[in-house]
Amino acid sequence: MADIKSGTPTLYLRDEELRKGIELLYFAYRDHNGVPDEILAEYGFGRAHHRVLHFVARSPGMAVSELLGILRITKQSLSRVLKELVEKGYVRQETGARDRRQRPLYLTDKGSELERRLSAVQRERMARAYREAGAEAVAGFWRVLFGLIDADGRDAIKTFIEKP
Amino acid sequence: MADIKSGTPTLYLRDEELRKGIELLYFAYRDHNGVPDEILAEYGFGRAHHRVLHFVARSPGMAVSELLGILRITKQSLSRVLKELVEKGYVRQETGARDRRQRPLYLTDKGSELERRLSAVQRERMARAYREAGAEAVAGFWRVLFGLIDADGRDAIKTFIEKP
DNA sequence: ATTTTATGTCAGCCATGTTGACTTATTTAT
DNA sequence: ATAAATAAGTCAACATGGCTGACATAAAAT
Repeated sequence: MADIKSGTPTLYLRDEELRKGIELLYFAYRDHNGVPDEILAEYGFGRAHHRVLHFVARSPGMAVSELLGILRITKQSLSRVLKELVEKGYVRQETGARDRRQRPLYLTDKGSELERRLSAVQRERMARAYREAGAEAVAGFWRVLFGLIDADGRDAIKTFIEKP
Repeated sequence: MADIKSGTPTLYLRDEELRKGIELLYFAYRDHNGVPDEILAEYGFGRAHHRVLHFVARSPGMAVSELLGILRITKQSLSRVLKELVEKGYVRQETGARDRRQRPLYLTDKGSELERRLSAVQRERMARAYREAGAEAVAGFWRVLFGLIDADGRDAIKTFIEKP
């Protein structure tokens, strides 16, 4: 490698560092979702159901259109999982107070219970990772993740995630 | 919230911090793969093809079983995408020198070109995030991601990612 | 000579994304 | 008051990429 002679191995190191981030992100994301996926399967649900449970738990009463905006999927995709969650009694839809076209979403008790169960395993894993890495590392973790998000994605989430 | 009076808002803060990590991970992972997904679609490929291209580029000559071990999918799932990549001339399979049952995998020139195109957009995004966050943040990013990986997953990847 | 291993293949199922077309109820604008 | 825009839902069809189960072939290991 030319770096050995040039004495400026910046490019090589840089590429290694970038590759490392890319691969760690892949493996971490996969394992982060592994146990939840197994739990969801018990209920006949998938990751898409988990996302709905998560964001509805987080912002009770959110409109369907808001959820669509956050998840960035089509309403047909959302409709399928939302329908299942409502029919099976995990999510409840009301009629909007101000705007009666809207259908504010809420978790039922059953929904809250499942959401907590799912989020518990993810929070435990995240907590373990935080603990092992230390507070300073956690701040860096947030900063880099934030930097990976699209500019318009940052806008969309800034209502509930302040810039790290 | 009891925290206001107790003066030890650790639990509340902790939950917020965990949630923040979980959500940032979701958004970052999604956007990290957004542009590559569009490029792959031009070729009639998907994310699974990208993963194969990535790891074969990274470890040329790897056996199919090694790839299966890294990706943790079934051979039937891998077979489908691998077959397409071979048929369309992006991946080449040889016969193992020591063990002739093995089919060492290599990218063709065409495969390398596509892999570079895909990895370029991810590296650029990652580089931007690194730059915005700073070197210290990057180290923390790695440490937390590593901590999110399963114990046996850490074993499996330690051949090519040293513990951050 | 038998068993194990590496790889490949067929067939079918499931989850979850997509596009396109269309309906209904309600609100907003003219 | 009427027309247009918006929020939500629905039907149909298609693609990707996981999965299981069963089976085949060639080569290596015992």
